[in-house]
Amino acid sequence: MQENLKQILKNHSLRITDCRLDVMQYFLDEKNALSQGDLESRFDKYDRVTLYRTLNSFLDSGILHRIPNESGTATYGLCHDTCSPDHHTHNHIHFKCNNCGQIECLDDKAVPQVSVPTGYKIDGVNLIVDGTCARCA
Amino acid sequence: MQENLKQILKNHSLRITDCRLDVMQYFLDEKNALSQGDLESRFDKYDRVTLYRTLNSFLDSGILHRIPNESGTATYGLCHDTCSPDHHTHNHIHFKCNNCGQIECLDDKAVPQVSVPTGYKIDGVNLIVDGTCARCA
DNA sequence: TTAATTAATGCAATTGAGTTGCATAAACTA
DNA sequence: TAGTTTATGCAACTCAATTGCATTAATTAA
Repeated sequence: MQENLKQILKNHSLRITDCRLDVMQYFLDEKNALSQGDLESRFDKYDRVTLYRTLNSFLDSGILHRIPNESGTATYGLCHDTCSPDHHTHNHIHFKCNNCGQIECLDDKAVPQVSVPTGYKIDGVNLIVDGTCARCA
Repeated sequence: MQENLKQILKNHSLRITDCRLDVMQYFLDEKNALSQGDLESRFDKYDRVTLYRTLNSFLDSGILHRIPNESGTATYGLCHDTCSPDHHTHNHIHFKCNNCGQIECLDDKAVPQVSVPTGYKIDGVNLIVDGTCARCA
């Protein structure tokens, strides 16, 4: 399992460090999207700047994607294997529960086709649904 | 026209002040969503805290809605007349241009129907499309 | 129209996420 | 194993967001 994680880092040309392995494992264990603050709470042993840069390196290499958020605090979710640095293909719905505050990726719920006015070019689509999740219902 | 603005404030139980009238007029004049920073640049005469609280009072009363944003800086757009404090019905697409950075509400582009897993309850839907707008193409 | 009441404004100050520079430590390469 | 490159931790800074409080302005009631 640990070997698996190391392979992911290698595939993205990232050095294998304790922090990166721990953070990646945390994302794999959690179903939900995580914020910088979540990482800081979880890992006392790493400096907040290190966690910040770990998130950034994962973003740049296409391991994570950033999820737009009204609150202003950025949250991050795991990308599918098919993501590359330039082109993220996380074509799934993000659900934010207004009760527990958790944001999760509904990987099996695809974003429907959208249309924009003439002359507009679409690079990406982000669909954020808010409401009550099954655990809080 | 000014009377029109005053009536909107009255309808939302907000006192009529210069700042609120100016800010609302600014939103009506602009096609695009605006941020706190935009207001600060536009209105030297008002303190940034006043502008901040003006945005908040408009949010609370359902005059504006907040648009989720990867960048972390909140942007705001005008709600339709049908919006109430608890239930925002701004069922339109938000388009963010990756070139000029502007965010606009595509009022005539409805958000397609979405489905969520069993047990999940939908309160609202936010669809943010990014790409290149017609002016930058 | 004026006095009393209630809310908005401006200023000072604080918080917290996000960010950068630099010296040190760790990971990789040959 | 030695040399090279990158990651980490610490200090420090920026900026948006936020709160408290005294003052000013808007509304309400007499």
